[in-house]
Amino acid sequence: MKGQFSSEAVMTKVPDAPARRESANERHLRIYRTIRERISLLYYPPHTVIGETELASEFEVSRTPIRRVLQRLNFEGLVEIRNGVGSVVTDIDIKTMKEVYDLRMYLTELISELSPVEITDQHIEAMEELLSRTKSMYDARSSVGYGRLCNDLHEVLISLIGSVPLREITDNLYYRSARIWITFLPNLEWNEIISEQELETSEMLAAMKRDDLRGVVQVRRFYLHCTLTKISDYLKGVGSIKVAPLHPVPGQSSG
Amino acid sequence: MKGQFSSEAVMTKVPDAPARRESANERHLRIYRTIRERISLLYYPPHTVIGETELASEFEVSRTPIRRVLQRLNFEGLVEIRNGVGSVVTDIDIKTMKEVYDLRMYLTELISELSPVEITDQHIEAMEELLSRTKSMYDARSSVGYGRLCNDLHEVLISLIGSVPLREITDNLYYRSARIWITFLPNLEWNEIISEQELETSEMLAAMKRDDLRGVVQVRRFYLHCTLTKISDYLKGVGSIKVAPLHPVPGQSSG
DNA sequence: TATGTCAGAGCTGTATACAAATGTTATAAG
DNA sequence: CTTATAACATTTGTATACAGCTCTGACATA
Repeated sequence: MKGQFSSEAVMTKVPDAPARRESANERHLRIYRTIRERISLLYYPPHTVIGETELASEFEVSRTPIRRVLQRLNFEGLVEIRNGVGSVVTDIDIKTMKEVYDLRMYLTELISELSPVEITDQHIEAMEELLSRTKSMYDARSSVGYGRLCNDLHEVLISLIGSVPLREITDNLYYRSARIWITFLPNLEWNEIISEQELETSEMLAAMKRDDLRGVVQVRRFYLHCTLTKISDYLKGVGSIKVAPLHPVPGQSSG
Repeated sequence: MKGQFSSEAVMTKVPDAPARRESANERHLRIYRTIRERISLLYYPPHTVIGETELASEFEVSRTPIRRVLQRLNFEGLVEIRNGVGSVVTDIDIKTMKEVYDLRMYLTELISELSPVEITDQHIEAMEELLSRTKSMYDARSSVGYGRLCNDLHEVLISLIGSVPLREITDNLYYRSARIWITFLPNLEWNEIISEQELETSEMLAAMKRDDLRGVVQVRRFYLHCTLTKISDYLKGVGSIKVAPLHPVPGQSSG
């Protein structure tokens, strides 16, 4: 029961193409998801310059399909393509971050009002696995592991969205803002973070077990609010964002 | 006071590039908006096959920048790119249409709650011009003219959205569903349509004059509801959508 | 030392040749 | 007449050469 909602994070190694010949769209999706995950997990932190040639050789394709991926990420606001320079991973200013979080909170409530979906045993099993992974994170202090956990929790949540446009928008807004949260991790109390994650997961699981989608999204909304508050409070106290790169980044032009 | 909110519709003629040398992004936006408008005004009705070579020669560029535009329209759900065939303008099934309209109604209300913007004289002047254009449409029974009117009204509305992500989403959802409404025009009473358009415009204008953004978006939401109801009622009575192509379409493979 | 200029490296943007995929149509067998 | 098949025309997907843009750093000059 691991496959359906786990993101198979790909950091340093390019994922293998499947045995069967991969179609153009499938390959596009595979590369796109890989790069997007790297951005969300801060393997490519904000301001990182990603070169087309570099990615092309890594994924063993020409620049053309890579450009398609980067242009998509550009349309979605995750990178900015600058002529003569490269694709720069975007940073989010405070104002935009607040806008995105507010929007996410409203849209989360819409999930149960607009497009209820039947909660299945698969959803519950996936959540139980997430809960156990969360509990194991008290010891394993891995920001990347925590980021994967958040991404996979998000995957379960959007699988509960029946409305296709609402699902796409929710997905997009998540990846637009997710890395900001991860950026703040080094400045916060680890056990407290994991404890809250465990609470959110277990409360969502409980709501799912009583077939209460409305409860699920209200839990989600509440913890979105908590996250936004944490970030705002921290910024009030410190004044500026301290970005701590978690990994050595190959090909990064400037820190 | 015509330039700011009017869309300078481009149907049969390619818009001239400006005298100053156009940057890559500017050219991309120009071509993208042109194609998007053609789709929204049914110059390219659903199921139309658009060829890359065709567009490339029309806009006097190579296939590469055209592909970028088509891929963006593909990400946004306006065309489906099929290998060996071409870019097919998408059709919207009833279920998706309802989902999009429901979402648009909720998001419209968010405009005043989430990101109020100051209403300026420019907005009011633009609305007054729209109102006079609307009144002149009782005689000029032009579906394309009416479509332009809707697009320009939408432009004014999104200029009232302060939150950038909310504005982008609202814009995207509008163009995702706008052509459906235009498709139904031939089956409805012209004077009634224009009359309602006049009402919506004048009510929005009145709300803007008393600096009542909340009123503006409530008017908008109400008429979105009316539109959805009209379409649903019509479909209940007829059973299937009758697509009446409004223009002879060059390069269309099948009717 | 400070500053303006210019050449060069390296990157993205564009055009184009070719590969792969698709739908059509002619053709032959039943 | 119907149907299966194969050749073909047309389209998108990919790779690549080249043009244009950006930044850097050496170097001349004040």
